[in-house]
Amino acid sequence: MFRIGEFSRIAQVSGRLLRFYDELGLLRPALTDPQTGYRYYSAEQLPQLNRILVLKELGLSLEQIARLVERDTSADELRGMLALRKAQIEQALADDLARLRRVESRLRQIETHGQVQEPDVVLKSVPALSFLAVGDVLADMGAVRTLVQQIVTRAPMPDGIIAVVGHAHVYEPDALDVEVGYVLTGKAPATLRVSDERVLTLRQLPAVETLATLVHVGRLDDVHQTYALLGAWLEQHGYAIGGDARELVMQLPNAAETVVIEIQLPVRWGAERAGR
Amino acid sequence: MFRIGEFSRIAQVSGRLLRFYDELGLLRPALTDPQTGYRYYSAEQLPQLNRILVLKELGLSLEQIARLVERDTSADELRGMLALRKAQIEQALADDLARLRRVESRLRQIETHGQVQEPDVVLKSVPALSFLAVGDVLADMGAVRTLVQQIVTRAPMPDGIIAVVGHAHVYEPDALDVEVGYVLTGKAPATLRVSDERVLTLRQLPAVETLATLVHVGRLDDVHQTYALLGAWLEQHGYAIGGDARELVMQLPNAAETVVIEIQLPVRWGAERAGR
DNA sequence: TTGCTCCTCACGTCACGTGAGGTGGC
DNA sequence: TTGCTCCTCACGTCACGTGAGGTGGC
Repeated sequence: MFRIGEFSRIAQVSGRLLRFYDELGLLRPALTDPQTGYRYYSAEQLPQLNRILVLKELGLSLEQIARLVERDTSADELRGMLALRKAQIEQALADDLARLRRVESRLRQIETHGQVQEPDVVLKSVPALSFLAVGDVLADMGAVRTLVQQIVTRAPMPDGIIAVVGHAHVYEPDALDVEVGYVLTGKAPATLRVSDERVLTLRQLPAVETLATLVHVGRLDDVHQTYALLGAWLEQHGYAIGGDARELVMQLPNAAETVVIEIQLPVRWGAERAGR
Repeated sequence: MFRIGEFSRIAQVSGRLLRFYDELGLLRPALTDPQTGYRYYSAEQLPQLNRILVLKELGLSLEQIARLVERDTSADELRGMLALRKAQIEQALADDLARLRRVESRLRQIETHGQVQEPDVVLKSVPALSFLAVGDVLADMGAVRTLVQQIVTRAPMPDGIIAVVGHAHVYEPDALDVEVGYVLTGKAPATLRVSDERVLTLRQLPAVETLATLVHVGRLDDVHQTYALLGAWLEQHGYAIGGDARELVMQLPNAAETVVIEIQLPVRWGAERAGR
C-alpha cells in the first residue's frame, strides 16, 4: 500500500489529480482510512491509472474514459469513440495547418513590408436572406449610387440594410448587371414602390457556405481598392470566387464622403492549393 | 448606428460576445445609452470587430489581442506574438500527429485482433534519483530474486522502493550485470549493510528525458512477456532503446506469487520512423 | 397594448493548479 | 516535539453559452 504522495511520485502525476479522480469515481484508492481520510493505493492500481493516462493522451474526455473503465466496454463502443476521436484530430490538424499558413503569411509580411498589415478578411456562412430589390443593368457606378439614393429617400426601410448584388457573368464595365435593395430579417412586404418605373420586389438571396468578407471604409470611389485587396487575399490563400458579389452598405456617404461597405464574395477551395 | 442585435447579425457573432468584449474593453460600443444601457455600434466598428476576429482565428488570446488593439503596437511586438504562436501551432501539430497515429494504431488492432488491447505504455520523464544499491553479476533471474529477498529482510527501508537496474551492454543470459537496491527520495544514508559480503552504497540514477514504462502484474517468471510487449510497442511507435532498463518493484511476490513491477526503458526517437 | 429586443446578473463548461487553513504520523 | 504529509474547501483558469428575471421601444 502506498500513500498518495508516494503513489503520485511513482506514477509522475500530482496528488491533486489522484484526489480528483477519486472524487469522480474514476480511480478510487484501494483503501481510505475512515478516521483520517488518508488514501492508500495498491500496486495493482498503477496499471489502472496508466490505462486512464493512456486514454487521456489519446484525447478522450474523462467522462468517456469513465465509461470505458468502470463497466467493461464492448469493442464496438471503444471503436466508436476512437473513430470519433480520429475524425476530431484530423479536423484539428486541418484547422491548425490553415492557421499556421495564415500566421506564417502575416510573419512574412512583417518581414518584407514592415508594418503594412494584411486585410482583415473574415470568412462567414450565411443563411438564405429576404431581399427586397430591383434588378437593372446600369451604365456605371454613378448610376448605382443614384439608384441607391433614390431608394433610401423615396422608399425608406429603417429595418433594412441596403445591399447591391452584382451579377458579373462577364465583366462588362459599361453594363453592370445588378440588383439593389434591402436585406431584411423578419417580415417583409412583397413589393415596395420607389417611383413609377421602379418597384422593389421580394426575392431570396441564397444561403452561402463560405463567404469571404472585407469591409471598405472610405470614399465610395475607392471601393475597387478594397476589392483588389480581397481578391489578392483569396488568391494567396487558395480560394476561388464561387458566386455573385454582394455589397452591404452599412453607412451611406456622409458629409465627409465616407462610406462603410462590407464586400462579400462567395468562395470555394481553388484547385491549385488544396488545404485538406 | 446599429443596436446590438442588428450589429451581431451583420457580423455573424453572438450578442453575448459583443457584451463580453465591451466588458473587457476590447470593443466598446460607439454609444451606450446611460438611461437604458442599450449599446449602439457604428458602421466603423465592424472592421474593428473583424480585426479582433482575425487575430482570434490565428489563435491569439483575448489578452494578447487587447494589447495589439488598444495601444497601437510595434511591429516587433506583433512579430513576437506571431512567432510564439507559430511555435505553439507547430507543437500542436506534432502532438496531434502522434496522437492520430496512436488512435489509428488502436483502431487497427480492434479491427484485426478484436478486443485484445494494446499495452498501456506511458511515457514519463524522471529527474536524477538517489539509488542505495549494490552491483553484481548474477547467474540468472533466480539469483536476482534471492538478492532482493535478502535486502528486504536484512536491510529493510520502508521509504524506499526496490529497483533493479540491468546493464545489458551485451546480452549474456548466464551473466546478468545488475544493480539492486532502493530508490529513495529525500535524505539517504551513504551505505547500508545487508550481510558481510554485501553493502548497499549510495549512487545516482541519471535523469531521463523519455522513459517508456509498462507495468507487469503477474508471476515474476512471466515478466519477460511484458518486456516483449513493451519492446514491440517501442518498435511499432518508432522508438529505440537508449539506456539501461530499470525495474521498480512495487509489490514483492505474495502468497499467490503475484508481483507488480514497473518496467522502465529510456528511449529516443528511432531513425526509421521520425515523427517530427 | 403586445411582441420583440435589450438589459444585468450568475451559473456552467473542462480538468485540474494553487493556495488557505488545519490535522495526522513517525 | 518538530517537520513532513495529508486532509478538505474553494477560487481561478478561458471565452463565452445559456438561462432567469426584468425592462425599453415601436
